[in-house]
Formats: sequence, structure tokens, C-alpha cells
Amino acid sequence: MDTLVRENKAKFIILGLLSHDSLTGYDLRQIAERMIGNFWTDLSYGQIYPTLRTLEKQGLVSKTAEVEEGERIRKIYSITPEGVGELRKWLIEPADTEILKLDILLKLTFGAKVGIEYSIKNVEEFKQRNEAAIERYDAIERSLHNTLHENEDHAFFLLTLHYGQYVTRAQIQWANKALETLHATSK
Amino acid sequence: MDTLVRENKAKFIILGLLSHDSLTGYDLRQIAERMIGNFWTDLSYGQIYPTLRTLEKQGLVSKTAEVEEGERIRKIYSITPEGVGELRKWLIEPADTEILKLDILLKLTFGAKVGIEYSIKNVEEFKQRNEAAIERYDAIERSLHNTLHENEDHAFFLLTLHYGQYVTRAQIQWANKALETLHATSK
DNA sequence: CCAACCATGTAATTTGTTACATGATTCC
DNA sequence: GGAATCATGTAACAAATTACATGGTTGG
Repeated sequence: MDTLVRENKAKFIILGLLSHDSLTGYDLRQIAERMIGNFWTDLSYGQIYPTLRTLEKQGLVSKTAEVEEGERIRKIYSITPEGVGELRKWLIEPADTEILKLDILLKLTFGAKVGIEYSIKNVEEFKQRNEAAIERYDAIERSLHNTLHENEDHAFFLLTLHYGQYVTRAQIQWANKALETLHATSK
Repeated sequence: MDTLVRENKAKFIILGLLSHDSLTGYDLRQIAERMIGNFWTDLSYGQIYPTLRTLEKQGLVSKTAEVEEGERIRKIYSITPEGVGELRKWLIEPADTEILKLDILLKLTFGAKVGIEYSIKNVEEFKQRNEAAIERYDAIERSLHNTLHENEDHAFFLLTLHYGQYVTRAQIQWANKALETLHATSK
């Protein structure tokens, strides 16, 4: 007897996003990127469309419209009351521990096996990526302060944005320290 | 024609660890946990043993001993020169971007759909986990300073430990701020 | 004597990625 | 006219988890 506990998170991401707004599969991807891209590896269409079909079969979402704009068809999905129930059930469970896979640290761990210049290059690239991310986060925060419509979802989104800012800044600080160490070692 | 670029990271973790020391499958798991557990979701035996067999078939590792201690058999694997070459080849490639899946932020994103007390509980639990992690990291750092044998691997390991310290502290700071915001909202 | 740990492994399943396949629309 | 983007989907495959299966050894 299997007591499978592994959860399909794509399912809950889709339910969560549809709980705000009815969307197409294509929309789901773009919005997921903006809303959770900062702390969740992107959903691919290869996950979205099959999951959408499963959810529809289970009655958790429904196809509310097939808009034909000329030849192009957009299939708009909405969450059902059962879907909202399922989403709530998941939300009140304690969160799983985070899944991390930082390739750069893996390469750093075994870095002594090759020249130190490769480690330096990796950390520099990591730092640049994080600096770009900080600019992006700060820009999002500024634009949010302008269009400040005080709804609750907005407040929760801000919390996740702040997470990105805190952690990204810490990563830049670490990168600076690591680069110092690496340069000192290479002399 | 497929140009598959997805890399089996378990392969390189095993090669990396074996480049220090010959180990059994069981050892690999324990050591992986200590060396990279801080930034890489644990390797399971379900990955280790099959990967070890594949690597052996490819000549990248070899079974150097089958120690029989009474009835118990330990199979000790070593890296081959070809394995070292493969490890080096991977090390000098630029690192992939990190894979993140932070369930807690996902639940926070959609937190408005349930009572705020669930969000608070999640963040508190996250904070506690991070506080425990900091203590663990600091203890490891102290013990490293005592047994300071100045080899290069040790220095690289310290870099990844520092990463954990920087990011974990940032996560605690974020959690404190988030808890403030959440408590203010719930009043 | 019993729990915790040492030790190896397989089978089933799920999850996730990538490539493939197609074509319309919009903006420059 | 052409590039970027909108839009939907499938097939093949790779990665990863979990449960199952077995049994020895060590330390209290």
C-alpha cells in the first residue's frame, strides 16, 4: 500500500494563480514568472498544459471560454469552488523545507581540482547575476509603491519580494568576501 | 537529433567526493550531507547506487575492495583517472543557475486565501529552522579552526559554509521583518 | 535485548525538461 | 517583410523520490 506524499506543486501554483484571475496556459507561464520566478524555478508549458488537463478532469478548474480571435483560439481556465477548497487545504498545511541546488557552490566545493581562475569566474558571474536581480527587485518595488492599491495579495507579494532583496544582497556580500579570499589565495 | 544538455549532477557529486577519498555508497550519502547538504538537497540511495553502477560501467569509478567484515560486505569505490578527467571537464564549465523551490514563499504568495495565522506559523517555523542552521554552521566553523590543516579543499569548503552563514542570517532578518508586517496586518 | 546505525540495493512512480510541431498576430 | 511574441500542445526522456526488501553490527 502506497502512501505517496510527494506533492505536485505545479498544481497548487496553477490553482493559486487562477484564484486571482481566469487565465490561459500561456498567461499562467508569464504570470508565474513575475509572481514567483524569484524563488521558484519556472514552470514550463510541458508541465502547465498537462496539469491543466488533469485539474479539469478532477473538477478543480474549468474551461470557461474558448475565445476565437480570428483563427487563434485562447482557452481560458477558471478555478472552481472545489479548486479553491483544494488550494485552501494545501495552504493551511505546514510548508515543506526548501529545495536548493546551487551548482556554483558544488563547483566551488571541488574547486581545488582545477585552477582557481575558474572559481573566480563563477563567483563573479554569480555576483553579476545577483546585482542585476537587485535592480529588478528594486524597480518592481518602486512601481508597486506608485500603483499602491492596498489589497491583501499585494501585501503578500511584497513579502516575497523583500525575501529576494534580503537574500540577494547577502549573496552579493558573500560573493565579495569569497572573491577577496580567492584572490588572496591565488597570489 | 537531440542535443540533450541536462546534466546528471549526482554523477559529479559522487566523482567529486571520490576525488578526496575512496568510499562506499553509504559513506557517500553521509559525507554528501555534511559537505553539500547546506545548499544541495540530499542524495538518496535510490540515486547513489544506480549512479555508482553506471559510473563503474563507464570506467569513471572502480570497485577497489569488497571488504568482508564477518557477513557484512562493504564495497569501496575509487575514482579512476578517466573519472578525474570527467570531473575536471565539468568543473571548468560555467555553473548553471541555481534551482530554487521555496514552498514557504509559495504559500505566502497565496496566503490571503486563508487566515493570516497560517502565514505567521510558517514564517516562525522557517525562522527557527534557520536559527538552528546558524548554530550548526558556527559550530562547524569553530571545529574547523581547531583542526586547521591548511589544505586547499578545506578553504573551498569554508567558502560554501560562509555562504550558508550569510544567506541564513539574511533569511532570519527577513523572517523578523515579515513577522512584524504580518502581526501589524492582523491587528 | 533492543534501538540506532551500518550497509546494499530494486521497483514503481512522479516530476520535470527539452525538443518537436504548428501556426497566428503584432509591431517595427 | 521579418522578428518577436502570442498560443497550444505532445513525445521522449531524464531526474528524483518513496517504498520496499534484507540483514549485520554496535552500544547501552
